[in-house]
Amino acid sequence: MDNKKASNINSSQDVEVRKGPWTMEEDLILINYIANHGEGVWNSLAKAAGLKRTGKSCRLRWLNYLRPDVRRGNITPEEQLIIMELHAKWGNRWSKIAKHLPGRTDNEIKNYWRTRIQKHIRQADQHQSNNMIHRQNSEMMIINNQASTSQASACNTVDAMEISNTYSPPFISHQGSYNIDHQTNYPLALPPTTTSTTSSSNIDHQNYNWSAMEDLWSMQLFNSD
DNA sequence: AAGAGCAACAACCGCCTTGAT
DNA sequence: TATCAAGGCGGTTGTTGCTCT
Repeated sequence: MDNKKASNINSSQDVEVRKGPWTMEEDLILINYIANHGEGVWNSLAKAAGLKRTGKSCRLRWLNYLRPDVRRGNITPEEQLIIMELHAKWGNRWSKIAKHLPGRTDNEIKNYWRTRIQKHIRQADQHQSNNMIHRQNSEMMIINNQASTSQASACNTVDAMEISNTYSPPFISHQGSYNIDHQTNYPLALPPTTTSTTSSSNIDHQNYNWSAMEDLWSMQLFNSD
């Protein structure tokens, strides 16, 4: 295994290797070379094209950015549904998921998941734990009030821990509907919201099919560890 | 107007797998 | 069968641009 590592490193250290963002010139060289010679062995391609990049770097740049069929722009709600469904099914198998989204790359999907969706899962967890604390405090107050006012017998005392165990999953209320963020009027902990004015969010909340999301999000949140 | 904070995304790194010899 | 080179994959980091104060 160490040999393999060494071989990879050596193959990229034979020549001076450039790192960091690709320049337009480098992009053009790579595009022109592949247009004329096709994709091939990436290390030799990098050398033959005169690029001071590793083969891996060239491959990544081509696959994730320069390839003509790479689809740019925001992830659509439909694509989002597919991502969540497949992630619930396969986990972090980004390349496998990407195969079901033509024009999208594994890197793009991975980034999308980590920056948008995972954030909402964390918020959901936070929301859940905050509510648990709030509920436990409330219940303890009730218990204390009951104890002090009516000297209730031990058998009538509600166990706060037992209450906490019956708590609903994130964003689902006890009636089975969504908990609503009263600032935005949209379900809590669901896909990217436009609470910030960030222009990159493409979700149309008015037309979004929230009911279709319920099953997928339930799957996601309960299937993931 | 400036800078701090944050989100999004491009690119790199290390490990694993695969195919050739 | 063992070894090596290259590709593939997932995790992580660095950069950039936008928003807010």
